[in-house]
Amino acid sequence: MLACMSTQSTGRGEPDRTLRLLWRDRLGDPVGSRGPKQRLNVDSVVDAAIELADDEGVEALSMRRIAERLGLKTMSVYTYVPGKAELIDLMVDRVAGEQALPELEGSLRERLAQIAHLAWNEYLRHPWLLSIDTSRPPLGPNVSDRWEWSLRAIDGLGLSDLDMDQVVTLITGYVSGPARAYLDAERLHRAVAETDEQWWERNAPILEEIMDSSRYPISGRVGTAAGEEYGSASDPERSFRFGLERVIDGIEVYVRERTTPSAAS
Amino acid sequence: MLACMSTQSTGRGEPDRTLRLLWRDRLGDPVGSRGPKQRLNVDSVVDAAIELADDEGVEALSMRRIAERLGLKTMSVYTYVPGKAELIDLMVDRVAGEQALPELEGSLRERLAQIAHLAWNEYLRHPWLLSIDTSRPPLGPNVSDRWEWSLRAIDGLGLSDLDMDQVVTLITGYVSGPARAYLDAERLHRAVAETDEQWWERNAPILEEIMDSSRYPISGRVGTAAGEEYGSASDPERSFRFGLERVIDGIEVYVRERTTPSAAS
DNA sequence: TACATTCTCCGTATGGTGTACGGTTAACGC
DNA sequence: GCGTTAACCGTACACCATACGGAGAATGTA
Repeated sequence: MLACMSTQSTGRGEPDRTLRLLWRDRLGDPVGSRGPKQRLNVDSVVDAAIELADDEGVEALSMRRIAERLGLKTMSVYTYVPGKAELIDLMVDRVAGEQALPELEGSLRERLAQIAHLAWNEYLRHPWLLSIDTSRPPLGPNVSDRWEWSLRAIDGLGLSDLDMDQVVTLITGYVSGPARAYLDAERLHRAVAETDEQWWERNAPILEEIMDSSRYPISGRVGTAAGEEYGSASDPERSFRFGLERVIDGIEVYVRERTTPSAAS
Repeated sequence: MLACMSTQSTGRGEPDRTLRLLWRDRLGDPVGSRGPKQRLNVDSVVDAAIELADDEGVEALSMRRIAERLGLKTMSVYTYVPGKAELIDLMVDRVAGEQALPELEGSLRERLAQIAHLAWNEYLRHPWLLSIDTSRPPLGPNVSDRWEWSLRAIDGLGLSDLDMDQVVTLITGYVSGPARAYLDAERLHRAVAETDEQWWERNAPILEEIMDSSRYPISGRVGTAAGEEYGSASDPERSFRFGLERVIDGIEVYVRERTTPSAAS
């Protein structure tokens, strides 16, 4: 039976192989040194997968293609990794460790901004992160380290444990929105050429019929502005920073409320 | 050649068939009444697909299974819809129209909360929305109506067009985070039974070795709190509301700064 | 009424996917 | 040297989206 496994729990035999793999540096591989040695190692497999996803997009990420890159045949990949879902977990944890976690210093605002910028950079480097199912992030060392580091940034402010969790989720979750926008704009820019012109030529009549400005007065106005801004190679990173300021403002308001119990709205 | 199309542009022949389909109610189908009538219609196909995704998850969503539900053979589905990517666009726009857009009234805070709650409800009803690639949302009537409605909620506040776009993106983007958390907790709850106990039994030794509280002091504390809160059937909707208040606070701060040009931090 | 046209439905086929299973062979422990 | 073990991989299976072309129904036209 070929079960349709969604993201987890492939490690049927041994107690969770995925966890063991994620923490393979800390826990040594329980390598029974009996048979022939592996030519490669888990890291090279993960690296190849990341490179492939970076180069050709997440839709090109297949076990066959990964094997190709490694000079292996498809099924050999499975001697390194239990399956594709687990491999993706490893990829996510791996890229989470690419950037060193800087010392947390400065104001709360600056520390929160550091958290956001780390995530921002990660999305720009590895756009496929936006296209994979990130429910249930893998509990690997890098993801865990970063979570701890993020929590440390807001520790000791008088927030409850649950609030702290919420705040970090909020700030990291925020980033994906503008990151998507940024990458979309970039992709658009690359794909433009004349294909774009043709697209508009074909669709202009339909769009005009549909988007009569009586139905969408504000969208029309805003869309035009956004199009000009993003289209003409402006700085979409500015948008990221804008939203970030809003989010941080909101958090600061909350922290202040908690700290100075004067006016409870 | 089987091109690997990502989400768009399948409408090769006619000027964008996807748009025509999305707006099929407004623009009448250009139905050449020559051959036999279609037994079904586009809406029933979209409905079947949504039901399937609701019932069995996004991984079960295949053209074959959809055809099955409709009493058709696989390839007949393609007479209604150009391909799977386009069908998903139609699904997204369809569920965007399920909830009537309420009158926008009350304070800015209340209006922003309305926007967020609309998205929140949608995610809870259709969890698969969190698992599909939502870069480039389809420009269908319901998505467009809702965008316009959202912009209207913050129009006339003195924000620039770009800022308005940002604010709506921010508030709707925020929701996906807690929605994911909510649905994860729910799924966990359902899958618990005794499988959970076994999972812990198997993994406890590994987890203990890894998660020694010296390395993750804060995560340990916070994780426990979150686990107790979510695990013991508390109200995760509260978390959603918490973050929402923060985001709205941040937006209010910004609006106030713009409106009363006194202290520019 | 007859014919040509057109469009639905679908059988078949192609090239992709993840991965189960079993075989071959290389490397080690005894 | 021999038995055990594990890496590598050939083959096969179930499933996927979808291109292509044929059968037959419904219509417009002659």
